[in-house]
Amino acid sequence: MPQLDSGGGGAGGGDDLGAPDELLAFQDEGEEQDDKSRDSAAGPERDLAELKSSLVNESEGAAGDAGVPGAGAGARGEAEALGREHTSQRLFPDKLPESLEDGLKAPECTSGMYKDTVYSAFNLLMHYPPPSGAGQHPQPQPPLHNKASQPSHGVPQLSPLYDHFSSPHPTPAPADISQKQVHRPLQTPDLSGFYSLTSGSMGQLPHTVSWFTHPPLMLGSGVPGHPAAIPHPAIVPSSGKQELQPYDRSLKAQADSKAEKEAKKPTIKKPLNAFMLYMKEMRAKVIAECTLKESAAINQILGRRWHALSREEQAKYYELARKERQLHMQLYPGWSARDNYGKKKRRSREKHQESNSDPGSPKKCRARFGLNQQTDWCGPCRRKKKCIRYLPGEGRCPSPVPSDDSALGCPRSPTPQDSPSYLLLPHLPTELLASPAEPAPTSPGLSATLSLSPQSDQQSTQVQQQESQRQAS
DNA sequence: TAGCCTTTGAAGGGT
DNA sequence: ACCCTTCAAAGGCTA
Repeated sequence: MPQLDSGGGGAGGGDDLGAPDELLAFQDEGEEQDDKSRDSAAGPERDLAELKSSLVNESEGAAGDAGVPGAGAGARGEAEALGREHTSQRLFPDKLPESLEDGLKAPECTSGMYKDTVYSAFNLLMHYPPPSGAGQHPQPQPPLHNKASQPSHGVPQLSPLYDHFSSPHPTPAPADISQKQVHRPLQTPDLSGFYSLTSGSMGQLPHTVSWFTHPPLMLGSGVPGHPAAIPHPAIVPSSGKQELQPYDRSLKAQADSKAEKEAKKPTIKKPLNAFMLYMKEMRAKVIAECTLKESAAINQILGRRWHALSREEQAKYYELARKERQLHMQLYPGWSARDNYGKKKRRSREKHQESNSDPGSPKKCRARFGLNQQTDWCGPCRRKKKCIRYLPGEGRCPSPVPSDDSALGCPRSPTPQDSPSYLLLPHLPTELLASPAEPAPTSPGLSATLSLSPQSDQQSTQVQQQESQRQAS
């Protein structure tokens, strides 16, 4: 994997370890269980630590070989590095191993993650044999699985495109996309073989899969009319809709004025973060379960369930999101999320001002309760960022909470009383908003029992009772 | 038809 | 270092 953010100054430094918040969450929760189950050597924390460690090693190992794009390491060197990684991490077995079938059949070990979701689709796609030549469209073959690439701890294996970047058969880099990018040192592997997939099957793939499997804009070797010249799903016309971007249209744009070029410049979307990936995967399930269609309501439910996920399950999405970010950085080295600023209309000025005067900001909360501005957490939610326990309109901050994590319920299982968002959507039934899982797990095993499936009425009642007790205390 | 709603996370600018 | 803002997806709703 080419190093994207090494000391060379690439954007997103430290990405291999996840975002600060991500780390923060893990550290926080790790502390919770450290006190309670420090003796338990085989807890989720350990798994997570191994996961993170493996991620670091994985990225660092690749970094050492690949170097920073445009910082000395040539494309060939990168390809070699990628090839080495490819060799070490992935092969193309000749037949479908049992593990794949097992993985597709065993829900308990996938929690639905690999089964009919992003990851399974990744697997299905990535295990197609690599194309034998540019523009060639091999016949679809049974998905292949590589046991060696399947981490023992259930960590999602490398994404298909991520793997493809490890392909020893790189093709010329994609044509310039953002138009402001001057060079593109990174070589992108030929993905044209994936176009053997039917449009129908592609259409069923989640966003991640589809944009992982879609080559970037003009990836088809820059050949006009190349069958693989399908735009990256992260690239959408400035209109906002994801449409095909014909190559000749791009050529024509070169002749246009700068202003017109700017207007027609496709929008490269942000890579999805872990929660977005989770939402994308689970939205349909929630809609089916709750017969809801309103996205705002669904997102509330998904937000609760996200917090109810075990760290292991969340880690899968974090890992997937990390891969997305890395891939995005490789595809669009000069892109910045800032590029899309202003393309969505800004919120109303009033809301902006209300936000600025929000007395629930961590700094203000800490000041109010005499907490240490540097080390103390803000309120029960223990977030260093925005204080989510602040109740709009009531002008009150949350009560300071002792360092004892047992007193914490937020945000894992917030209640209607402490959830501002709930106040905004009071019509949502509590059982839909309530996390399927329970308060901060007291043992590693408990967290492993967290499920995405809707809890029974009895479970829901128990959760509510527990939360009531917690509030009373 | 554009924007809002709602969620979490990432990123970058500002302090 | 921390805070704030914006955007990413989704689809119903509203002006």
